[in-house]
Amino acid sequence: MGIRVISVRRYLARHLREAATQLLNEAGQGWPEDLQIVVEQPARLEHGDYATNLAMRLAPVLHRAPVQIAEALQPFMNQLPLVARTEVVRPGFLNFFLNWQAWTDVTTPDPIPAERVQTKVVIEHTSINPNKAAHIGHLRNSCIGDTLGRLLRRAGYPVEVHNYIDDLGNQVADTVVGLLHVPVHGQYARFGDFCWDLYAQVNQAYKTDEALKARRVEVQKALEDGGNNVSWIATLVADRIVRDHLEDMAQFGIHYDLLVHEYDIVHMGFWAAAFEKLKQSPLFVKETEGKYAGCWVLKQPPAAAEQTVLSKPLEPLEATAPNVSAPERERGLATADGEGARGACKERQEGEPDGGGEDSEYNPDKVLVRSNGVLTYTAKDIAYHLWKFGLLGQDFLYRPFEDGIWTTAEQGEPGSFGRAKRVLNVIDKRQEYPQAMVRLALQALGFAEEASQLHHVSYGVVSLSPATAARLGIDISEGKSSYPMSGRQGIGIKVSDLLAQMEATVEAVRPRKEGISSRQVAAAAIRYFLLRFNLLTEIVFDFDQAADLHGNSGVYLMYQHARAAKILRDGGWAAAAALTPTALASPLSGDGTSALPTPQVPSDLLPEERALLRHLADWPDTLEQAAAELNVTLLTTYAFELASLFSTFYDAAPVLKAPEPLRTFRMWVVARTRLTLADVLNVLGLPAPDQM
RNA sequence: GCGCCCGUAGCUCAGUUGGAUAGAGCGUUUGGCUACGAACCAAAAGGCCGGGGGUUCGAAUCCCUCCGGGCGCACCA
Repeated sequence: MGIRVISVRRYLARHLREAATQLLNEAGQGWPEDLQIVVEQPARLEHGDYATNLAMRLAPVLHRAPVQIAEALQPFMNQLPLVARTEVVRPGFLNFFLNWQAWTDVTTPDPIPAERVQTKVVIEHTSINPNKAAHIGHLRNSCIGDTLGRLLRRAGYPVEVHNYIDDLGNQVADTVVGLLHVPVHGQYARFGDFCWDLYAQVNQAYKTDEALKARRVEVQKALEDGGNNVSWIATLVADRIVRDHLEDMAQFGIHYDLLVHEYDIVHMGFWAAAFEKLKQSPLFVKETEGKYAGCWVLKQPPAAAEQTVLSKPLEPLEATAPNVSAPERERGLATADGEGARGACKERQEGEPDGGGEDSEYNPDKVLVRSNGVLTYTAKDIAYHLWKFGLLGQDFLYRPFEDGIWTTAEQGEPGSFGRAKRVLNVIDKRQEYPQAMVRLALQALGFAEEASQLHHVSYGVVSLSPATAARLGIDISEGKSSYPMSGRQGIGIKVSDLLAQMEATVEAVRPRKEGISSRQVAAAAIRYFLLRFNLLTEIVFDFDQAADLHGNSGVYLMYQHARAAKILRDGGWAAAAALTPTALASPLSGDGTSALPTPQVPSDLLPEERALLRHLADWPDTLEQAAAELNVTLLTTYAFELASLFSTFYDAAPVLKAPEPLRTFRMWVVARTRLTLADVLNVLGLPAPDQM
């Protein structure tokens, strides 16, 4: 019935393995350790729908020419129903041309691996300090996190999304200080906008007002203690601002399952429990001398322990690489007579003379409890992560917050949050070190498996282009290529402002006013823009660039979807236009399928038709790869390519006016494209409008 | 100083488990709507993939080195 999807790459790889195994056996050889089968779509259409370099990889093992090996593989592959023919090309490529009729007839979908369904993934993202309005840097975090959540859910994992509310942090304290002591006048649409200015002014005032700085310390202490006027003000501020943040994010289709409040981590005794556990570890000690005298500190492990963790087998996810590692320390010692880090040099002079292997002039150890007894952020984060993995032996209480979101609470009901098998933390790359320390704490406690399942999803910050910075009134006479945003200086583009500006832009340029609103279009354009870049790429945000709604943009993707939907409606395939992507997603959901007539694939496909079919066929593999690598760019690239190929197809191949059976075939292609595009848009968190 | 990330078209970026002639968008030039939705398509111009070595059948991709950027090296988060 032709609506089911299978992974063609995996299908071909499986059969290639069988064929290659046979060749190896005939030569009296086993499967080489490091040999992986790679099946990919060649860049050029002439090179086939899929191709493999397997013959070239086998050549040194079999001691035969690659072309010969490829030719030996051919008979095996030619028998496959999905393969129309194969070709062997010069260096030793084996190219596959698919039998598209067979592909459209596929009815056996790949099942979701059972083990996956039991792998609960907790994703933490957003986690904005609740003391002022959100800016576009925060929005990038949320878009990435939300997309990863959608991606993993689509791939079959149970996903729970957390937003960590740092309601005891210094930034909240600063906003409270401002509320109490720094007058700000003006009209503001929202509390967060008011606090945006307030926070900047407080930080300005700190520079000259010693009394205010002293007050800051008092407020911080009051928050830590809780149960007083100041701490209640902080609670109210955080709560109000969180609502602003959630309102902002909701406009971009971003949602959460649970808000975790730092206040609750502290006040429900999570740290006390974590502290007891940590004390069992020799890496967690109270320093009696040196720079950290009086502090409880998490020490760097000996090199050996780290090795075992680093050599964890096939983890496709992000490399585990704490930037302060044992090899680095050794290198540091080797050049120890050099300058070294400032404070650390002094430290070393009075360091332990025995060189017990643990002393390090860099002192990469992490303070968890300050000498004054106050916890660091990382300490609370460690407790939180023990809880995330269900390792703490304690749980929060919960109550509904709003719109289906729950929050931790001192008084509430028990819940079933947490207990994750895998944890993803979407946090910008400047925080690699503390993230590595959280993982180290898990290792130190003997939770090696959990440590390996804790992933810091690291991404680059968003800064402002000179033009955009200038528009905000920032002095750009320095001539830098980008200007960082700064909450303390009140420099940045607020999410709500950006959305409003973009909405005005859309309203001004859109040719029709049907279907989704300009605001939705604007939000989608922004979201796509923030997702297009590699995670590690630092985005230099330029308003004019982001506001370009042509070409590779979210608008283009939605437009192609609307265009496909229109053709289906006009062509009498309304049922196909109404199918939801779950028809592709779930092998069990059954049926949408009867809504699509069986196509008769022409023997003389147009290049534009074949290019489109080829790309459609690759969606299941792209999805799997994106999920395995947590690679969002793969999705945006796929989506744009799909939309682009469809547009080319549309231009080259008339659908409604085509004679039968060609018309039915092309309608089927349109239906399938629309469905796949809707699926991708859904994973990307963008609307899939029927008209716009 | 130590470490991590990055350097690809005029601009902004894809492509990096080594593969076939290095791609896209924007910008520039040219052409295409009495319409299956032009928020589109087609074509042209534009590249020693930062420089230099190395590894091999084959390098933007891996290794070494230099140059140039960003970030991190707190009893902040």
